[in-house]
Amino acid sequence: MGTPSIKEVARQAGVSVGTVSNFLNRPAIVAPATRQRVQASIDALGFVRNEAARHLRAGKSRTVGLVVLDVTNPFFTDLAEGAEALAYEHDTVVMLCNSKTDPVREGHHLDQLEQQRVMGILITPFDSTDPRLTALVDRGTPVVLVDRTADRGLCSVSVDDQLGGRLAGNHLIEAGHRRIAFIGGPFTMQQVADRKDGITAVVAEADDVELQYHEVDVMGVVEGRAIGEQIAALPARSRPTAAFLANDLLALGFLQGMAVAGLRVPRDMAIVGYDDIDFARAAAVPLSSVRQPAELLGRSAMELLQEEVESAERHRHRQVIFQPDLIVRESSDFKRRR
Amino acid sequence: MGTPSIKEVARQAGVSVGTVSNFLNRPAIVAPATRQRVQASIDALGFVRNEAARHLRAGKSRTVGLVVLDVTNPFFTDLAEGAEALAYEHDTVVMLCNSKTDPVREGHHLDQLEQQRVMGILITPFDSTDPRLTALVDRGTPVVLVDRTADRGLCSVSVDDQLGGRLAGNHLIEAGHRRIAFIGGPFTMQQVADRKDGITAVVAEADDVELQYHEVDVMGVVEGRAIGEQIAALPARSRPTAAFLANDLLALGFLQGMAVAGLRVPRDMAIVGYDDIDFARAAAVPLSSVRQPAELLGRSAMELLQEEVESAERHRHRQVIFQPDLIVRESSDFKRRR
DNA sequence: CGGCTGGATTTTGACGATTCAATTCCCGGG
DNA sequence: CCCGGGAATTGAATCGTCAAAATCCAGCCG
Repeated sequence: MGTPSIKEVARQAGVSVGTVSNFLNRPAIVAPATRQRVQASIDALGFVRNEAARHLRAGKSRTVGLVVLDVTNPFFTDLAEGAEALAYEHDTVVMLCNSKTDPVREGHHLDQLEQQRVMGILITPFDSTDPRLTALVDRGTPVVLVDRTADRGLCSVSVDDQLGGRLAGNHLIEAGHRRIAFIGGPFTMQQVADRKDGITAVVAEADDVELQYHEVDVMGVVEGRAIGEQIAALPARSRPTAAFLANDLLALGFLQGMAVAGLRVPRDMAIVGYDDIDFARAAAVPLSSVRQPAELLGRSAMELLQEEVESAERHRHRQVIFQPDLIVRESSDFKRRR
Repeated sequence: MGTPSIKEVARQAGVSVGTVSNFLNRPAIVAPATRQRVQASIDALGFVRNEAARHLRAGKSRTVGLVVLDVTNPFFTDLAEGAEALAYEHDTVVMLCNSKTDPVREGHHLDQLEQQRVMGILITPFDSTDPRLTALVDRGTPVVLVDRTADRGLCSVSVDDQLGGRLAGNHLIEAGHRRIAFIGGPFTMQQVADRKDGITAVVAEADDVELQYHEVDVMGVVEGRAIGEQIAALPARSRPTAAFLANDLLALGFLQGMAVAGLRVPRDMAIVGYDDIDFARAAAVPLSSVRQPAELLGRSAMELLQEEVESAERHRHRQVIFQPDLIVRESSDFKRRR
């Protein structure tokens, strides 16, 4: 009835279960004739290995949990792509979980993953100081923070977000902008805060530049558009001439808001986004953006995890930090006269 | 060292493993005093249930696989949302897999899910006639097709795509368009083919209307923009005045292409998309779109699966079909004089 | 011809949670 | 004082796979 087990395969083939197990795991030590019989029996019965039993027996799982803040954001799917590629090479499976920037959902996913005794968890946490995370690690599930720098005893893979903010800020200041908006949120998220700090720092170093902050709850297209329309409605005298947005979805929405309000980009409003997702290049006005190596991030995170799992005891936690690049496109390519 | 098992909890609490198991599964039959001791022991040791062992013993899993064509498409994440919501009520977990419209990846995911003996699989298949799928079912894994109508012995949840095509077609014809483009692909995908057939049928019924077909490999923003620019470059005499695109990502890209080429929407080009994702409403020119009840689709699919799993033998496969709605917004709101 | 070697195969417990039949315990009725 | 009976608890068997240890056997050498 149910899927046949190794036992039935053995009976069919007239061998013991041990031989079938050997066939599956160490085919070299099984005599060719036997090998054939076992293979035939497997085919005939449609045998499929039971991962749960393997897992129980082996004491370790072959799946890795990946918890991201927003699956609809291409940045995260690119990241997942990279993680999955490496996982594939190590014959492991990635379980993709979407926390939707909600700590409750995140917690639920972590619980489930722990019950499944996943081999490890890669996560872009809502709050990296969450005691849950360390508790998880204490109980034996390796965790690697992604897109977030770990302070204490954890591995992490991240991008220098402060630098990203500085790059964007410098670029806009050099282009002559004197009133700039920073848009993102929630500001409690470390990534966002760092980008904000970065641009804040360079603005402080420059003379006579004003920086406005606008906080949003969720960084999506819809929110970007709303805040765009809101800013466009300001009188030209007080309206910023440039905006730096903490991710590209937000920036794309913002761009749409400008179009609706009839403001020209980049002449009336320069825009710089973050992540450099594919859509950014394809936007109505190609979007300048701070590029993060999303796929590489995912790949490296998985690498650290594999390393941690394999070397076990003598593993030392590492914090890998990549450098972002500013990609200048049409949306900010306009020299403003002072 | 490793996570403690039920056995250690039992020893700590001075009871047998049976009692701990009872505590976990039927707390009512455990004496209050014992209950407290067990709880204390669990807390002290940080015990976490081992899902693999439960699964092995119970013979059935508590996770469901959901394989979609494109996780970055909000239509599919909304769908996943619906499926997950119902799964949550049934205390099951959803494993989200992205096939990226690639049969090889799809196959790999199916293999993994089968090895995990998932309780069932919800899938938007690349090709619904794939013998893999029926083989899976024969070997005992229930499968529900999503966004695709099953012909043979399978449950499915879908939307009447022909009707969707007709709605879009009628709307454009009534608005006075006489040269219309249908854009989507690959045409071998049933959903796309049905939408195409729908609009083809109403065009055939109307007098004097020309329908052009444009096929794309992948339905994403980038592709939409490319084909938009290509069509915009046609001489006005032969250029279509309206386009119906087989999904909203394509339509959003197409819209961008129009903006780049300087064509006005809807005056020079009316656009109707498909899926009615959130971005559609928020686009620079709010997008008309054929709405599919994505979340409901996911929810219903999960419902059918749960039903199939529970009733087992006496289950009859069902094909649920929803009706799409045309949502008219600015992108097609323009009466063309004959 | 006996002992030995090494390759091929089988046997035998685990792994952790669950279930169910069996056992213990305790109280009240006869 | 004994026994029935219900509540609480126990212990063993089980799920499918794997690896270590044990067994088997053919062939070879002395």
